[in-house]
Amino acid sequence: MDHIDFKILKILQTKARIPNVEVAREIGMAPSAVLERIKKLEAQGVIDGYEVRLNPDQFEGSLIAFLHVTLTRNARIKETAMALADMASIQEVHYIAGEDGLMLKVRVADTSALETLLTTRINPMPSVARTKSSIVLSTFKETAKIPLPETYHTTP
Amino acid sequence: MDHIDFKILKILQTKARIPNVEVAREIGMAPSAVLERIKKLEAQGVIDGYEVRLNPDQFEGSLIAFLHVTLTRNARIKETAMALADMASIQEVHYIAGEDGLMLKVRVADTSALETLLTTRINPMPSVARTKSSIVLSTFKETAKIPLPETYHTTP
DNA sequence: CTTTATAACAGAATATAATTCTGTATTTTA
DNA sequence: TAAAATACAGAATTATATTCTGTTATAAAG
Repeated sequence: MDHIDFKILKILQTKARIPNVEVAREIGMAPSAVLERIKKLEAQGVIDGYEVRLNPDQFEGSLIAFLHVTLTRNARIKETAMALADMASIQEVHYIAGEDGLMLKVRVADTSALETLLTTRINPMPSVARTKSSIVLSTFKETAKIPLPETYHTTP
Repeated sequence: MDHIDFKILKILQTKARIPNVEVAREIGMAPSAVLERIKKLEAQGVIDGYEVRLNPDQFEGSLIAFLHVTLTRNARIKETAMALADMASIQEVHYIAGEDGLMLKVRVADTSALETLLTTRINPMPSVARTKSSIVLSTFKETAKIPLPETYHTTP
């Protein structure tokens, strides 16, 4: 990773589907060289993949909720987290410091679907003590973009 | 949106950079026809865009935290939310039901960076009464994929 | 310091894919 | 039922991705 890779990543983060040739033009290098670098970044795992961003409004999945899951004292954290991660409507599963709890981000059709998810799948889990739901009324920003600094500098 | 579009979206959601020709092969249609549909989905806003997924571990942004921001009684919600949305390290801004509060997802280098963000930028905002931070220790799942049903059926 | 190995790059050649275009069939609308 | 709009295939064209080769720069070894 040097400052050229960094430039490439910044460009890709803006418009992921831009052709290589175009990236090459933007940074003033040959397409073959840029390709080599991108392949390398993929191989190194710096680039994890590419995603389509779909518009949630167009699908039955417009209700977002954050669930704070309190675990029982003897909970099997990892197993529980992985079981939750398997559920399609759960987009994120994080283990939170200081509260023996998990934070979930879920995306479902409506409150009724949320109820079903909670009562039939989450609450019955043995490691789950209780859940607290925060339902999202409106979303002002939602991106997965990793905030990249202006310029590149190595991290020792 | 019909069941063919739906198939296309499902394919793209798995591997966003798959060539059109390949999508066409998978669903047994001519590349030109598939392209036509994809362009239409983009124009309709069903497809919002494409993103690179970078590996957070490789950057200074590996600390995730969820911040619950309680707003003052006379808070200017929209303005505050938009001001927060402008900050690069804040990835998500949601307005939450029932608590006069915002839920933020932030991604910063470390706890010190989080402290700076809180004390210099968020807490000083006039509409912010207080914040409660949940620091993420480990992440088991993190995707922006919208959960699509197995098969397509119109939503009346 | 010099030699040797390694990595990065450009530029051409080739393979593959995107895009455009045209004609036809099918569906919608009036 | 006629007219218009849409969806599609298949060919033609344009553009891009990928591979290959030779060169230069960079790093490692002696």
